[in-house]
Amino acid sequence: MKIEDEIKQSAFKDDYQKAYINLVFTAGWLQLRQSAMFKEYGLTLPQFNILRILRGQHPKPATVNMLIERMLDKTSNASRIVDKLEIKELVTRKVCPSNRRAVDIRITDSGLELLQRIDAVMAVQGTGLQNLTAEEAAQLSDLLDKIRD
Amino acid sequence: MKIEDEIKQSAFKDDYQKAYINLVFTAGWLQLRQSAMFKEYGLTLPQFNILRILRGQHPKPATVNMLIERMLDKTSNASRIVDKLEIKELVTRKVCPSNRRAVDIRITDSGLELLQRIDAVMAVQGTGLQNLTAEEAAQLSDLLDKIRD
DNA sequence: TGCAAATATATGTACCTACATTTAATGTTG
DNA sequence: CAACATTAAATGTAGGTACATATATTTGCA
Repeated sequence: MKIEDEIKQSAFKDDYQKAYINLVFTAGWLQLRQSAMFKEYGLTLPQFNILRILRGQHPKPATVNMLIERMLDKTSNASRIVDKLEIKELVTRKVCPSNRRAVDIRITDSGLELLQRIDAVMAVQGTGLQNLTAEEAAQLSDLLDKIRD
Repeated sequence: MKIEDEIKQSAFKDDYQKAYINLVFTAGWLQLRQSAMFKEYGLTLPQFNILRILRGQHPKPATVNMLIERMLDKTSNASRIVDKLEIKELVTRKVCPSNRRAVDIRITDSGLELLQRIDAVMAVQGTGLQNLTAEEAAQLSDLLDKIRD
């Protein structure tokens, strides 16, 4: 569906405004579809993303700082998202022995199992960009990089 | 800055994953820049967007339903965002005479003035897509439409 | 060594999203 | 026309974002 119809607006000022609105709208659209996938496993999107970073480190620990660095949303509150994961026993938190200001965060076996189950669904559904060819995806990525130059 | 460096991740599985992450990241990046513009005027991004829809209708009223239809984020809570705008006296809310379930929402003179002041800043800063040519913006929009087909 | 600056995380607050539920008014239909 | 369904908005709740501030630890250096 064209973006004009999605937001019931017939005309845009120019191609820039149209692209901007389309970009924000499509990102939200993709994230909502992703979220729906995790919901049945009791995870939110940021929780899932943090779990994946932790799996990437496993069995080494991560710190809150490292999570923030790698998150898409730098200003989000990693500390409180880790809280939720800890309550669900998907991660552990322990004061770092070599630097008692920092906290070692590790994914638990239960967390690894959960990710594995979600992987299966992800493999089927993909990122949501299946309608593009690989070349188009690369082209899209280049355009986005250029925006932020 | 390339997306790899932005999130300190050196490799992506494929172009699809890279484009997905880039898309979500760039949309967030743009929205953060936009938000910074409104903040000094005491508005959030959703508040600003609703004000603009109301200006488009002015002097006719809008209803909550109409706002939701036109918002980028359909599941957001227009009713409570209007609350905030009403407190700041940027909009008025009045039971619709012809359908007492609905509410007529109108932008006030004060709201129109505020938007006008922000327009000036917007005109200078643009949408944040200035690094693209008009052709690239159009091309971006087409790729995004294709994702959601 | 002692004390200020820097660092790592946690917490407080305002606002937001997502989604379920409630309340009130209006339509519909037997 | 009375009961029930539908519609429009508001409200409740859990979780997130953005940003300021607090607390504890470590570092640097006079």
